[in-house]
Amino acid sequence: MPIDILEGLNPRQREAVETVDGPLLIIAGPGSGKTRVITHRIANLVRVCGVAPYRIAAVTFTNKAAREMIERIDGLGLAPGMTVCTFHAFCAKLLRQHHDRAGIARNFTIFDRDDRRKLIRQAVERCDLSASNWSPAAIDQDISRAKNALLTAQAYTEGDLDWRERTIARIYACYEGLLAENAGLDFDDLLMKMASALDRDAELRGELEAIYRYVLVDEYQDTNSAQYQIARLLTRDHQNLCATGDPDQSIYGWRGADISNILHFEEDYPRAVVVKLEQNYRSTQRILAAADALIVDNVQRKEKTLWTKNDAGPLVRIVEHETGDDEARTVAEEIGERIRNGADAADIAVFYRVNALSRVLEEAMLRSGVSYQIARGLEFYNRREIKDVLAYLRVLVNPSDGLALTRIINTPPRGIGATTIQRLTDAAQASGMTLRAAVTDPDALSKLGRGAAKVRQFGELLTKLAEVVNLPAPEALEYVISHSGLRALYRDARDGDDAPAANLDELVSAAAAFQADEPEATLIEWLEHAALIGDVDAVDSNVSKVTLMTLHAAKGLEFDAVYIVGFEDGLLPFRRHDGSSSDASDTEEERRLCFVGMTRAKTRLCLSRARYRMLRGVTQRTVESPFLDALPADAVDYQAEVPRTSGRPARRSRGRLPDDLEEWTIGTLVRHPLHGLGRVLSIERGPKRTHVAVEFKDGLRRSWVLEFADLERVDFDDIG
DNA sequence: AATATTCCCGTTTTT
DNA sequence: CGGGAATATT
Repeated sequence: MPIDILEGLNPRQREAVETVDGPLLIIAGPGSGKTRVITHRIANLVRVCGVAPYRIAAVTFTNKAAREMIERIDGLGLAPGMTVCTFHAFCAKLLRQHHDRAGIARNFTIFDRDDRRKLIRQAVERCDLSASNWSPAAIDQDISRAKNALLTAQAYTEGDLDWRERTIARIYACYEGLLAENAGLDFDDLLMKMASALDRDAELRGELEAIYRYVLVDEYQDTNSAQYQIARLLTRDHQNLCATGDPDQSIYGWRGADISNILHFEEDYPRAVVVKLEQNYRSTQRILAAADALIVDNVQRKEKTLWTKNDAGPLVRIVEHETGDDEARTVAEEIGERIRNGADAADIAVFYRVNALSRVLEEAMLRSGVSYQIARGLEFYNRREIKDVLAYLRVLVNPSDGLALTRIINTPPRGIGATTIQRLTDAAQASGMTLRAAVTDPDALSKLGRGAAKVRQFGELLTKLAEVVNLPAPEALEYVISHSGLRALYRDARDGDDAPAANLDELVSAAAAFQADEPEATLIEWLEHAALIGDVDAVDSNVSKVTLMTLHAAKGLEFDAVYIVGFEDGLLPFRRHDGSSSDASDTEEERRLCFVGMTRAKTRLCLSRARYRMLRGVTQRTVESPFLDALPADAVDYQAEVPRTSGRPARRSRGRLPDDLEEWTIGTLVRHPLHGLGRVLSIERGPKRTHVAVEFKDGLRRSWVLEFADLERVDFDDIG
């Protein structure tokens, strides 16, 4: 039973496992056995060094990562009692525990993105602005960015602001007020409030540091300022911070992650031991070569040389399709074929940059009879019926949660309309009480006119339901679902859709599973859990289905065969094509994202693109992703699919130098299907690729990698 | 007040 | 194309 902790580890890995005290940075390339190192290191702490499990906190970035780590630790037979969870869950737990010192309500509820946007909309209105000019979604981004950078509304206001930002500052302040009124915390608050509590309250900081003697932060390259501060403050005296990550896999810059946190680790922690894990146990040489060729173009990175003892493996395929439908169909059919030939569907995955691409793929999978699972979690917790139930519970647990209350006051319909709600809101505001209080307040009710009776009834319902707050989650849920009228509402199927009713049952089962895991958990803890659970949690690696997911969701996973679709300029290096310019570091992040996707593959990797892509309703001509140009010609196999949708002529196959290369010199006349006739300005043979620059007759200058360019040499007598 | 309809928005990635 | 909000209808 006791494992040999160092068995089967390479020297680097051993060093990481055996470095116990002091700051440690593990730079772990893809497939380098990071999880193994982490779990063995924990085993070493517990088994050899005798550290009590509850003194260890391992913080991850996603639920999926946390769950996997728990599984692996369990697999080593390590005692429970360790804290292994996401940053957000960790903070939520601590904030709940120390709510008084963090200056927040004990029974706060967590506001998701929709709640947040609704509240921002309210804030915009309170500032006498129009929501059409100040889109809640855009402001959401700004506020989120501010919070991730630990800028309070106050601090934000004091910055050097332009006109737009000054308005945002007002909205931000107002939004904060609304959150406080609702006793709600948004996702960013969980981190920000924790960071500031640690910063402000030395005693609290000391207590927590004394408990968590060994702190491990996974995916350190994805930490934002708040997370960085939390990690730093928690380990200030003992310095036992083990950070693991890979700068080349930093893909969350858009949400405040700061890659320099990992790049500057050694400056922040001068005593730090740095271990680089560079041997890859996952992928073939060719896959690694291709991924590496892509990532070396980045400037912001820590030099790292991936290598493997694995076979060369098959060439990385690059396939060009006519349309997105063709692409999806071909991928689905090919996967179907593979499965019929004995492959396990669980070993195959398809990645895409944006969720919008999942639909075509799903349809194609369905048509080809390939069973698949899709990591798109909000699915469940975003459903109306689920949100309705959760809103009831939120109101019961946190009577200040006015947002949840307005959601359910007339769900199911009980004759309370907009005017009544308006009057109720006014009455509540006038006497400074919460909506929940107003609903059962005689004075407030008296101001409601005909609606009063209905509201009173609703108030009585809430009072009755309130009994459940001390019950375990499954019972509380069951009671609320049946007595609120929600079950009846969703059972009496409108247009024969019985999914909502089934989902309600499933929610109860989910709660029961949670309760079984944590028998002591309270209702409020389950609510918290439900609020913090997301996407990827829906994927089950034990099930024999093809996995469809975004590139972001793919991090940390591995598959035998990987398909990445949509290698199109603007889509794979994603660029919002509405004005705002993309800077070099945006492109670097896109490159890392692509790197992450490619390095998920063990043996087979297929990258594809469609020449015509339909997105948000319109079909557009695409341009090949520049990322494809970066791939080494000797690891790659280019194929152009014959068009299947329309009679568009097939193009000559790509990825080959022209046969008459020696005829290509400066001044050579060429023809391009889009730009017409042009003249070669320069031509350069590189070690891997040949670059050619061309000036066209309208003065346009462009350059290509010759192998992949749609250029054709023209003789003088062809011109006619 | 409830339901039906149109319109208009945005539109990356996730806790 | 699809969801949510504003608007029209019963």
